[in-house]
Amino acid sequence: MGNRPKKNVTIYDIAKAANVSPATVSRVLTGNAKVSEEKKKLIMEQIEMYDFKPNALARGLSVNKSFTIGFIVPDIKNQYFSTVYYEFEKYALKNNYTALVANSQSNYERESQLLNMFLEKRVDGIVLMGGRVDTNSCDKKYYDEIEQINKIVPVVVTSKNENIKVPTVYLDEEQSIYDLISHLKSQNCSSVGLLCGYDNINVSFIRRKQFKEACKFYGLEMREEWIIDGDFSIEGGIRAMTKLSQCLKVPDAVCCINDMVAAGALNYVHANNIDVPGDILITGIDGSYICEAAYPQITTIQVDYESFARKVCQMLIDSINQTCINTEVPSKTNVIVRGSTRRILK
Amino acid sequence: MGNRPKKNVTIYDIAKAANVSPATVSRVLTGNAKVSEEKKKLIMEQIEMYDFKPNALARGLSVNKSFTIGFIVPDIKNQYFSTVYYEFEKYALKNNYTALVANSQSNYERESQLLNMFLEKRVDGIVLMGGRVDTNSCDKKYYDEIEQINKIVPVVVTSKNENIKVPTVYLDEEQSIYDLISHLKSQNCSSVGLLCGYDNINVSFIRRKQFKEACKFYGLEMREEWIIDGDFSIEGGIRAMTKLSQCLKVPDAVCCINDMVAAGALNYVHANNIDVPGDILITGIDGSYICEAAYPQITTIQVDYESFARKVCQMLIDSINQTCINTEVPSKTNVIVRGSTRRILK
DNA sequence: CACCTTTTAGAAACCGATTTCATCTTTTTG
DNA sequence: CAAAAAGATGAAATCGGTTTCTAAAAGGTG
Repeated sequence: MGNRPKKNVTIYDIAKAANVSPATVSRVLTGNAKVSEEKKKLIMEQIEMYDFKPNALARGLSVNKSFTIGFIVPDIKNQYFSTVYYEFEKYALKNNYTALVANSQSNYERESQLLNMFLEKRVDGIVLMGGRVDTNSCDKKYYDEIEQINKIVPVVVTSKNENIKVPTVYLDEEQSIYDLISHLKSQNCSSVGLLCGYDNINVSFIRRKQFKEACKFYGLEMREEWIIDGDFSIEGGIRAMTKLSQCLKVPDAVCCINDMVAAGALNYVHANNIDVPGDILITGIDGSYICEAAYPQITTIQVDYESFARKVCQMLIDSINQTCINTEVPSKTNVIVRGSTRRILK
Repeated sequence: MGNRPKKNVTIYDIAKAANVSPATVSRVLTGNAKVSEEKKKLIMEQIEMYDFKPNALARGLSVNKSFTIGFIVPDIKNQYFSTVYYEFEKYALKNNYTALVANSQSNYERESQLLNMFLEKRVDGIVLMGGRVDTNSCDKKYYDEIEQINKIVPVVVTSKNENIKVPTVYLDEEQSIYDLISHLKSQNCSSVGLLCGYDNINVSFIRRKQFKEACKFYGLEMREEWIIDGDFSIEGGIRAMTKLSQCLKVPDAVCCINDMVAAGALNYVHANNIDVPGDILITGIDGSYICEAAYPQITTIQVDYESFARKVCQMLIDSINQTCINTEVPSKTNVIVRGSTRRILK
């Protein structure tokens, strides 16, 4: 404790020890130029001997590249974001990138602060999930900031937002939502409520629209009063379900904006002795552990995290390497049917 | 797209524009030396004008400090780890640190690879959760590596492991485990099974020992055959519970090594029409969302994530600043009683 | 064997900050 | 009012890599 070596081994030390110039050591390190086998062997030996680790700060300064990506999520505790990051990191590491992860807590000022830190740290690219990206009602300056930053360093956002013109990878759940409604119909369901996030959150807005259309398409009733705003938490699900249950007529299925809300709805249902799936069907979106932990297990729209995250990473790397072609890539989902909507034995 | 400016604004540009030397600009940036108000104002204006962001790579190279922390977890999808990181990051940011997050997938070679990347990136400190830190049966070279790295850059690990002599912050659940068993007894429970992780995982080993002692203390039966190995997943919980149910006599309470396993146990129980808490009591550990999503909700040992993560961060920063005093700090937990063990109305 | 090409490797400049050292001014003090 | 102390600032070295430029050595060709 308290007596770590102050001096690191440098390329100069290795050069001296191997009796060559620093340039030659560098050539061995980068592999960017030919070095005779003889000297290469000598150098490698010394690198081994000294357990030399090239200083990435110096390298980064020199080549103007940090092999670091900034990754902003609203809240890494939310399994949706942690899973995307998990898969993203796998793919990024294969391409030699490490990621700085930061939680914006959906706070725009904090997001700005984090983006600035990332710029100072000279990240090679930035992934921005949630926060202002996911909102269509925040001050225009916040959208501008992202476009401005994208002019300096590649940015990829993960939500479709017409206000922000930067490369985007987004979840396309339309087909799944139709499939889900169709499935509910097959379970003798005739009316559907929606426990939704706020209207100004893009993902809520889009899903709400698609749910409405799907219900119309399959002829299921969906009243406006059954569409309840809320947040994305278990608590929010309980509150929303409480509100829904105060309607004169109650729908016989409830689609939730994510799995947490669905879990909250189930909480309410259990507390009030309502039978699922007997009295009411409940569905979530995301495909998180919660679905399997709940009882009955929750029917959900499963995100293909591996594929989604890979697309994000690939788009960012392409953008870094200036080989980016598409700027808006969808990622598909699929329905997983579980106990919360399984009424009819097949 | 494809035409980002190649040249960044540097301290030299600012110096030229403000008609001062780069040294003076630097003095303004760092605040390490007096600069006349007049020049300071001029410089600030130019910094504003150019939207100048100092290059952290250059600064890091110069002062030999990156203000970056490496954070290794086995799996950020696991809510225990993501919550610790979430709280850690809050605290780290206040101290101007950003964190590189990486998933080791509990793979030692990958862990080594990540540690090496961190060393190359000249992180100021490393937090190591899980993986080899949590295992007491892996090759000695893996423990040595951590001690070796701790000689180069401060490391904090989050699991008590006698094989590794580096600063440690760990969960001290002993009191909570006694409280939990006492609570079970109060619910007319007389025998306890344990769905545990493998014996070579420290956290399993310690908890198992403490559960045994607590049961002995309170006079609850705990047979060896009721202690079932497994992993830390829902699937693992189902498997373990299946195995437990094959015993001739079955305990009337089951304590699980974490909430996920408890959720798995509940899964089994539901599938087999066993009543919780009527026929059997089930408990978890961690205090994750899962507890509230499950039905009945799971009684658990709640980790105080904020306090735990703060201790980790503080210890690391102290270690970086050479002001580290303690090298082994416990963090308390407490029991939260929910439906899965509430038999008796109070 | 002389001439040209290719290969290999070192010297030195560069990336963009910080910091030491020296210089010049200004202020304090005896 | 001169000498000493304090304050502000610039020049230049430094951190540790990469890369360009150049020169020497090796190899190929007529």
